Amino acid sequence: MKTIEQLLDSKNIRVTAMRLLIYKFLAEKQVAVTLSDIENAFDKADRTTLYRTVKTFEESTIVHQIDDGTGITKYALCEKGCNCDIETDLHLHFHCNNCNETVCLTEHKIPQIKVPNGFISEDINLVVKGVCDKCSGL
Amino acid sequence: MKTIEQLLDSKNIRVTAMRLLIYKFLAEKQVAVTLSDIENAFDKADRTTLYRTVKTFEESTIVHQIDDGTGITKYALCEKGCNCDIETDLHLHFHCNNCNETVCLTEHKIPQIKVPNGFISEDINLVVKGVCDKCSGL
DNA sequence: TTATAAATGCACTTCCGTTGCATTGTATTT
DNA sequence: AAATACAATGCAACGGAAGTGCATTTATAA
Repeated sequence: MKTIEQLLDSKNIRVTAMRLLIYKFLAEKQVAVTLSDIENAFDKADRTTLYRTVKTFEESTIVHQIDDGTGITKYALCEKGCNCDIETDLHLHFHCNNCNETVCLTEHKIPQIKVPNGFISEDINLVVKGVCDKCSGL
Repeated sequence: MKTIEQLLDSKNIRVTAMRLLIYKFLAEKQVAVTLSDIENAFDKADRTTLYRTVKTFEESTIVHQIDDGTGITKYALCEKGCNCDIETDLHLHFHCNNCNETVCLTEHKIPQIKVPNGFISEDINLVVKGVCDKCSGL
């Protein structure tokens, strides 16, 4: 089990108090969060710092960006089974129209998508919208 | 073959010069357009008018909105084979990372996506990113 | 033709993402 | 340990896009 410090170190990211806090916050969350979510969790910190921290994490594939169609970029930790740096590892995201939360369904791989001749597929973004398990009551 | 006037009439949308122009503009385009694209095409018209016109078209399922991950909302006519009002009719969109254009691949239906128990799927947004046929040269 | 309601245009606001720059903090070298 | 170099942080501001309120114009109906 790696400590957060060791993880950041292995990615050549300087360990700071702020970054540890943000990482822990992301780790606690089970859903993808917006920059505003992080902002609200850390009143003292500046928006820019949070923004740049997340971007740093993103570049080092510690978090991945999610575009769930709400128009607001969300972020989630690349945890167990999510190797964002590997192109073929694509999982889908589920956006709940009720609670407005977006979760990563890492265990659900995206099926092969065929595109017409001449088109080259490099990346796939798949967002399923509906009602999540917590809201459906099923 | 319906005229545009007849189409708008059938959807209970008042026929105006502006709306006819915008419809024709969308019909000519083979790719999804942003509001700015429309804005640039009609210098005289106000952004708000264009915005509201597109929204009106959207509500009446004359155009459909596309979120291709660029962060900017795009719109495209619901033409032949695209029945946006029917939930099951979901086609995929292709976004070219080279020319930045987004096209509707209406003939390519989205495969059945399985979601975990408790989750209810209502809508699916699938965007494939890569290189389009015009840019690939294949 | 007049009354009614919708469409348009203008101004403005809000929100998110992003950048520049000064300042603080961390690490490294002597 | 002090000095240096560089990265991280905080503050301010910008820009683009979406959206709203209100006055005015235009179209439909009585």
